[in-house]
Amino acid sequence: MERREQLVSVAFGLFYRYGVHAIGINRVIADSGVAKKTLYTYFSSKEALVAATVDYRDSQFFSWIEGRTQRASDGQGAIYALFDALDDWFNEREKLIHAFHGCYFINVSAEFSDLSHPIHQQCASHKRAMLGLIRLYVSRLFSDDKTVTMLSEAIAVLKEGATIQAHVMGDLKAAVKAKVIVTELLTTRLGH
Amino acid sequence: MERREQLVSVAFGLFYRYGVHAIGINRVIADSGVAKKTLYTYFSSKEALVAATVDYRDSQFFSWIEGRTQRASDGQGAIYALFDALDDWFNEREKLIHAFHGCYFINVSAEFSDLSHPIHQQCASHKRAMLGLIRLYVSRLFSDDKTVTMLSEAIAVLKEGATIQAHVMGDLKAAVKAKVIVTELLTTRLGH
DNA sequence: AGTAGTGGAGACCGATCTGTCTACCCTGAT
DNA sequence: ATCAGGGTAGACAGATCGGTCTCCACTACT
Repeated sequence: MERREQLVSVAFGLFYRYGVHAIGINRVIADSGVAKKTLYTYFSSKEALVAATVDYRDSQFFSWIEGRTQRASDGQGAIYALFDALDDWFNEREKLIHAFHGCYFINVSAEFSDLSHPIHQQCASHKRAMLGLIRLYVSRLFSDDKTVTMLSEAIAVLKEGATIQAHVMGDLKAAVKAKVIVTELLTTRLGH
Repeated sequence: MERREQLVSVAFGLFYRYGVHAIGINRVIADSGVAKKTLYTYFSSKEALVAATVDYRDSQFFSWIEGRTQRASDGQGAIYALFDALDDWFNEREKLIHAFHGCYFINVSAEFSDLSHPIHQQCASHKRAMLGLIRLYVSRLFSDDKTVTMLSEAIAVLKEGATIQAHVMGDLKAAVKAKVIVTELLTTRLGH
């Protein structure tokens, strides 16, 4: 594997599991079998490495969700597929994604709390991208723009809430419960 | 002020804003004007201090929410008051509670990711207590046990999701949006 | 007035932090 | 065979970490 990719992958695994500030650069290089000098040729600082792990997780997570949802035949199926994917993630039935330790972007945002911080902004961007994907599917079901916006945001909120419940309380059924609410929101509008 | 209380209050403020692992014990004592030895007479370790800040925030936050909700005349009003309180919190219109940097229990859970860790368990307990409070209000509206459980969990998920959206994306209207969904969930069942 | 106890200031310990730099090794091209 | 480039190992620097300990000033009680 490329050394840079190796570093980012290992660093992500450690930061995700233990937190960014709890993991030192020495641990990252020890676990990835790379010299410290090599790390600093690829990344100018630890923060640059953190930024790379956020990018890494962003594309990894987004393409995983995209893959799980886009084979659905219609918008409704795609939304349901999203929560099925979450359910597999929480219950660790998915090999394509790391073992569940909450949402990396939420975790990182907690450690870089200031919204204006570049790394926090990266996390916000990921969430905006996810909201965009959700909106794409919802717009296949409804034409009214306000309805699409409202439902997309509702689904996004339920996704975040379910992830938190799964992580903080260990509620492994959080995705299923959220899906029930989503179903209700969609069907009351589809059946009018 | 009591020295112990002073330490916990200052430590909470720092941990909440910057993260637990990003703040050293030296910063805590410098900001609270207390000698290091004094800190270690009250707390056996940094982790014990962290545990105390979680307890501190737990009672502070819970009693704040309780105060904001229990003056409502009925269960529905109490649920709405909850989201009004969240809205004030996100938009920093509430002096009783610290400036908004996300949910402390979510943030701390991210840094102590292992569910079995005592500090993570404290956070889970807080969330269970909040769920219990919500359930109390919902049970005043509905008698069917399954309905009460389902709605309580739905409201809790929406509360967590809104908090995340407010913190990660900076969506200051997250509480209002969540309240709209809660209203829909309640009224469709009340009006049948 | 003398004494006991509390807490502040901060030295100190060993470990670890981010980041730099030297010294060596190995490989591939000339 | 020689040399250059890129990588490794790891020493090193200066700061900070969590935690212990000493010294001293102040207060309160007898």
